[in-house]
Amino acid sequence: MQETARKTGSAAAPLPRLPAHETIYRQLRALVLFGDLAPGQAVTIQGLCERLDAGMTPVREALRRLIAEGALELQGNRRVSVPLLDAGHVGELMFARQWLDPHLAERATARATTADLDGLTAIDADLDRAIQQGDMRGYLERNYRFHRTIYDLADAPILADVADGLWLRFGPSLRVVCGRIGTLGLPDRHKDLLDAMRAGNGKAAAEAIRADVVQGMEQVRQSLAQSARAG
Amino acid sequence: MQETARKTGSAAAPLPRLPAHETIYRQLRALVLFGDLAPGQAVTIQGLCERLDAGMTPVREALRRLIAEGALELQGNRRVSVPLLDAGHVGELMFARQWLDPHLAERATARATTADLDGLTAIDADLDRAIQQGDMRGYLERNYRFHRTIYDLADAPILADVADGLWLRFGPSLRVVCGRIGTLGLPDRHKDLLDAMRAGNGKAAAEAIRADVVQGMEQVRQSLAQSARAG
DNA sequence: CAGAGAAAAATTTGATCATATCCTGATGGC
DNA sequence: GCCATCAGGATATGATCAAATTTTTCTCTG
Repeated sequence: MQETARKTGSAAAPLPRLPAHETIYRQLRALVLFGDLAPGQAVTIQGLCERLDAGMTPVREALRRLIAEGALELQGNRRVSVPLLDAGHVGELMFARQWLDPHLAERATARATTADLDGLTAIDADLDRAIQQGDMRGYLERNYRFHRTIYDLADAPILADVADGLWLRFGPSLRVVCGRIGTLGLPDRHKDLLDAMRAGNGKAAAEAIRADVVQGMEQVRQSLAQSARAG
Repeated sequence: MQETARKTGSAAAPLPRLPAHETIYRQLRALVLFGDLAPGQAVTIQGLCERLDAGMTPVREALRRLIAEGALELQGNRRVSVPLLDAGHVGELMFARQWLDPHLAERATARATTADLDGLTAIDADLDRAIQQGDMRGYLERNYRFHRTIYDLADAPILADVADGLWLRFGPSLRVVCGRIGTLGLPDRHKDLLDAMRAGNGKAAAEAIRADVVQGMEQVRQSLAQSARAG
């Protein structure tokens, strides 16, 4: 979370030496967040050891962490899998995000500097580029990063933690949605948000992000209903 | 989470054999939740191994889990400690609970059976008894159990998980509050809630629990301000 | 005799431990 | 005041043990 300044003369020495379980955690987290693991898929420790070329202990610890965050599920028999969402779960997630994201956006609006806004604008531009190019992975990464940056700007660590944790729960399903509908036809509601933030209008920012959240979650819900009908 | 039915003739064989990391986790969780670990206190792996008479590996895994849930904090230098809350954190927690708890109470009201209500009433009676007897630990346990039971009744696993996780964050501080003001002088707002639930009035239940949450969190906030002035 | 079903062996996977290695912060000499 | 050394503690490995699943085999019936 925090970078401790190092006395090494070089401008940026951001990785003094990261523990293995931490790097494994980040890799695994990305795997979940960007849909490299499908909903319902089984996950074995030893499989991950091979896939990530790591020892058992760090992998086990990273898994515990993800399980605690709800990103993975421990199904009675000690086996681990990617959770399958049902309509109720999506409803809960939509409800939670409809409340958290606008609040955080409002706080972020009050605190963001011009540099912060430039950063967000740049991420959004990258996001648009990814959409144009049909780069789904790029889209998912930028979209997450965009929202995550807002969480960080809100200066509310606990709420940001909670909001961030929700992404891990619908990440796998979000990927399925995108696989279905492609990257095109995703209306970009981020522009409204950026306008509101630049204007310092917290309420408008909150409303803009609420619309974005509802639209995204609604798509997940529909995709889910479609899967249920098919399977 | 789920009980697998065993074929052993006996009525209840609920613990076929729980993994060590799981039992350790529960013990540690209780330690945090009920204030056996003070805010700011350092926690060492080897110390816990001795205290709980366990091996390092299960303790490490339990710690990772608690850290992921925000119950403990990993301070850059690989050391682990109980987080110290500031006013901003308490504000976040109050904000989150003011939104989550009422919603869950409303859902619980719609779903609770007569037996469920009897169970809640019994817990509340135990709680009153603990207050009368000045049994702080008993009070904290029953209070948690009361709210937790409502979360479970709401049939909203994700939101319940989030709400439950918040308790781990203010557990240590709550204990400090009680140590300061004693168990007496704690107005019991649970009666209003139970009345509303029995009447099937979800909105009233939500309002009753909101009052309870605000009162509790406000006490934590004041206690914290007092500590800051003193220390 | 063929096939369904159950017992049992085998394999896969998870859990734990003891131990070795590496960091971090502190102590003491220069 | 600075660098070397040291102790306490965290991290990671590999081996070992236990549980669960899968596969195999055997038996009993139609």
